[in-house]
Amino acid sequence: MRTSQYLLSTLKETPASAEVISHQLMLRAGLVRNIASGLYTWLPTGLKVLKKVENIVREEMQRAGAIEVLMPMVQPADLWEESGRWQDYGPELLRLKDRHQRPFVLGPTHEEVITKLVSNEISSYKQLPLNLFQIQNKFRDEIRPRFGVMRSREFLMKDAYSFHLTAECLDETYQKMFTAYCRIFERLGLNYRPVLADTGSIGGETSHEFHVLADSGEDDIAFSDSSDYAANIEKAEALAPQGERLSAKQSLNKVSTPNVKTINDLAQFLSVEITKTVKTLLVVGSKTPVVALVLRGDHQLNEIKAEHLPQIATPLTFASDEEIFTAVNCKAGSIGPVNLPIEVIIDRSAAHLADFVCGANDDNFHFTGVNWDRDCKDYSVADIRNVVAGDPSPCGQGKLEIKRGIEVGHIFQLGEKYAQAMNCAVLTEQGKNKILTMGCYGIGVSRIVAAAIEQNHDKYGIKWPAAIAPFQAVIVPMNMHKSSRVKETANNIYKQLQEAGIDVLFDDRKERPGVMFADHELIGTPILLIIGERNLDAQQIEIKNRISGEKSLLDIKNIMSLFE
RNA sequence: CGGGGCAUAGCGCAGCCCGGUAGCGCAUCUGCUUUGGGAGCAGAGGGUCGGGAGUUCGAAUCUCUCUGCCCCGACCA
Repeated sequence: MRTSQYLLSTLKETPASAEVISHQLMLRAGLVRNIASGLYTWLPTGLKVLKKVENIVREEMQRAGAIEVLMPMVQPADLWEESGRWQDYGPELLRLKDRHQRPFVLGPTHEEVITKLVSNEISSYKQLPLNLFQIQNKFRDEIRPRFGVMRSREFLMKDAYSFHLTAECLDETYQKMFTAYCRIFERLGLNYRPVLADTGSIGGETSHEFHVLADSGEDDIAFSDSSDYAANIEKAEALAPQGERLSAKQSLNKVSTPNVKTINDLAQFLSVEITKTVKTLLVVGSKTPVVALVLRGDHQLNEIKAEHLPQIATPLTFASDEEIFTAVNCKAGSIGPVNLPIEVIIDRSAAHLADFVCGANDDNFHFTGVNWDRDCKDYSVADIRNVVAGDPSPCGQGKLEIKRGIEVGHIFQLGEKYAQAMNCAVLTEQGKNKILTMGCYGIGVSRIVAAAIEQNHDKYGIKWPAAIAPFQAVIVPMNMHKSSRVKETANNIYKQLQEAGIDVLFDDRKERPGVMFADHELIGTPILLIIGERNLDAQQIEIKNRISGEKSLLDIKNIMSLFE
């Protein structure tokens, strides 16, 4: 490709709307352009990268035995009513009507369509197992699209769905997909981790997420420092503290705490460690108006864990000021578990405290010297907090560390949820009807492009892993319009590389060297072939490696050695 | 959805408070010079100041309204 016949579209200045580095570089390098909130056009260079990612994903899915299909993006609403998600999915599901006023949705995922398809096409156990995938645009009407294509509303996703007679068979395919995903991210050249995950709105049991590690990631991942254990913080279990709870030494004492609003204020005002305080949060209950959740002062509520408790309404909703006042007759900052007239659930770590401090259910008062069972008897204990760095790993080995990750893949064992709802069944060997069990496996193809940049860049621009670089190499001639030797050499090398099937860009613009270098380092092509009068007497060109920054001279006749 | 911010040339911004001929840098185009790391000089093109309504002799500027974009949102219990 010659730049004179191409659309480079690089920008010198960073558009003000871009916050994270990958978004800034994708705009500056001319990979994408924003068209509306969460909607992007892929420019030629960006599309080349996207296609390379897509092809690696496709090859590995096929290698693992999955078969490609393509389903429509627009789906009839009745399929979603059949699965129950017309009610459950919420405003992320974009609903629309056609000219006959028939309701449709813009597909955020395809469980319904694929289950319907398989239920129509498959009727015998002999046709199983089956693993179908597609690579297709999805639409999710995100509350807050951000970070460019990292969290956009329309995005490219690979989604696969497998169908099985037995849980064992599902498990086998799940393991194959796990392995295929590892191969994909290794081929992409990314620093990634598979982590245990919550199954979220899709439902089901076993689940792993694949995360690319990057500080700008939106998820917290907990790792053991001495085993393979890794889990999304939503899922990572906080173990109960070791040993017996200390016995009560202090007596219950109500103290005045005027203008103390926060836990930090409280700890400071009473000169106690924040770890000797508890905070009490009121959330909407499933059977009662409100339920109290009690956490140690320095801990944070894990909303996912809390939402899974049967006493708590889904989705988790914090009680309003009015609901709080109705239930406990005080303001939010003064609630505590002592004599609380509602159901109390305490976190394992809070349950281990003795002689602690809490709100007195009376504005501007707190209790000190509080002890479970003596001062507060009616409660249950659960794991409802986020783990923190230094907690013991739930696997039993080592301590947890926490890092940020970008979720780029997610695999689930769905079970029978959709097959049941849509009556997807086959006849068994015994001639009996059996509902199928399903797995589903997603990869965010467009998000991978952004994640790769987050992990591979420097102050000059993108440093693409070789497997997904838009070009394998770029020819950068110095003052080609002045030197017929440079021009001839550049053209010859371009022709030779093209004929050898190398994806090479030839910068034939009449630009100054500095402009060319800056553009190509921004775009991040791995190898720069710099052709100038300087080295031509010796029949050499200069090679610059974008990743390492190393420069070297190479005899022109050996040029193919670069691509072996 | 709630809170905050922004909207002026392709991009980045000033002008607005205090109403009076729409500006700067970069980019673009032309010419000359320059040529191994985002050049210099001279000139040129490019704007319904996000839309609508109002106040006024006069609105980018003041008022109202709509739209779009960006940021933040248990941490207080």
